Amino acid sequence: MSAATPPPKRPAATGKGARKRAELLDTAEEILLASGHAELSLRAVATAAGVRLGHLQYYFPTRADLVSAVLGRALDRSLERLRPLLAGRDTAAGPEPEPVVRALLAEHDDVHLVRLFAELWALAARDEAVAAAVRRFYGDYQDQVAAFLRTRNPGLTDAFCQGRARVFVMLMEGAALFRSGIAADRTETADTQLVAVATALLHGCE
Amino acid sequence: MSAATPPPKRPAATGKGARKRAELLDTAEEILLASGHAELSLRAVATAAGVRLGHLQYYFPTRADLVSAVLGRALDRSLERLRPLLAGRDTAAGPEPEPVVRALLAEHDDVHLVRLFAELWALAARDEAVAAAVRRFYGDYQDQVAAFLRTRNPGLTDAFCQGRARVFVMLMEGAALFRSGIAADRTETADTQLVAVATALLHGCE
DNA sequence: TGTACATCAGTGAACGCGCGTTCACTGATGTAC
DNA sequence: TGTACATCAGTGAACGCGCGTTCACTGATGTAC
Repeated sequence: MSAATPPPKRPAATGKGARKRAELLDTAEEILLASGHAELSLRAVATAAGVRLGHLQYYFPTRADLVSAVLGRALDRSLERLRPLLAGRDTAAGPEPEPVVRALLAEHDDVHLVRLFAELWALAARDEAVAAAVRRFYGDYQDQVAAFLRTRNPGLTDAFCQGRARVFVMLMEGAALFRSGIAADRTETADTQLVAVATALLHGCE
Repeated sequence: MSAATPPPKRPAATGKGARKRAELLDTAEEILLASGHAELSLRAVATAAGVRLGHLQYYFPTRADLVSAVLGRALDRSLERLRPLLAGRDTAAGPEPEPVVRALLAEHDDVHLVRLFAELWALAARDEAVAAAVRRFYGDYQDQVAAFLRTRNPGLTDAFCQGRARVFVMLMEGAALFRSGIAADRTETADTQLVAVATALLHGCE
């Protein structure tokens, strides 16, 4: 950590290097989703990406660098997808709760994404850096839901909106497990009730 | 798979062998909880349990045998703990919903147990045997909640009770993530609303 | 326009290590006669 | 009660393999003058 031995520069953030980096992350993400964290080896990623081991390590010097880059990018991307759904551009009072619920559930129709989150939860349970990123993600998600609630019900207190938003997010993340085949497969009857309950939560009436 | 080469007998189900087996499972479970599936090595378990590698393999010939035994036992044990909570022995109409909700949430106060479930979800996403065990567990859990609902509201249809029970279980499992520090830490305001929402679900009124 | 030099992009070989698995072995415990 | 034998419980050494990491190297690309 002395000034005499600065860490090596990361590859440039734009141009060819950035494209290759993103390409390698895509490959790593595929392998992580298909086989899990334990099977994600640098050699497997390099082979699948068609580069040599040494070259992969030019972009990601250690395995930890690669894994955290994959997870960080996935969380950022998820948040970017959630944001417009909850931002409220349909009407003056924001979009109707039920379409929002359906849109958020539709995000979880991608089984790969749910698997990645299951992987994230397991990792967060024992890696503080991953846990911090996960908590930041859900904190942001919850804030957006709380803002949605307050837009529709200006009379509600901040504390109420935050609490209600958290219960809503709990339900949506639990639903991911029970609609993706991990803990159960989707069923019509459960989905009907799920949408009803989640929509009621999003209406914000006490 | 020919009759001429039968698989070796499993160690006896009772007596000294069974006790040692349970002891080894305890050790393996501890390591799984503390370090995750990827770090669970036969050598680590043997060392922690104070036996030699070869002896651990006398009870669990392969790593897969050990892992599935640990997970299976944990699921069975959880189910045994849930059963009496929902069985309804307080009053003629069964226990009150709110104490049941609080008791079920209290099960999740054991961070280790939640970590084990996070591990289970991640494994289930890519191991069919684990997935089958997990789905069986949640199917049973859901059936018990549905039976609780029907006991209190004999007029409800089976389909409604199953759907409502599933939404309830979704919420409880989501809550596990958001009360254990994995996705978020418990907060007073969220807990208050969580209990209210879960209790309402358990009352079963449409 | 040419040249010298630094940085970027990518290669290839080697390292030591921990892993799951295999297997031949030994002593203790039960069981049949 | 004694003895022979099968099974149970536990040891110890070795195997081949894939892993993350290190490092010296090469050719391509940019940049300063």
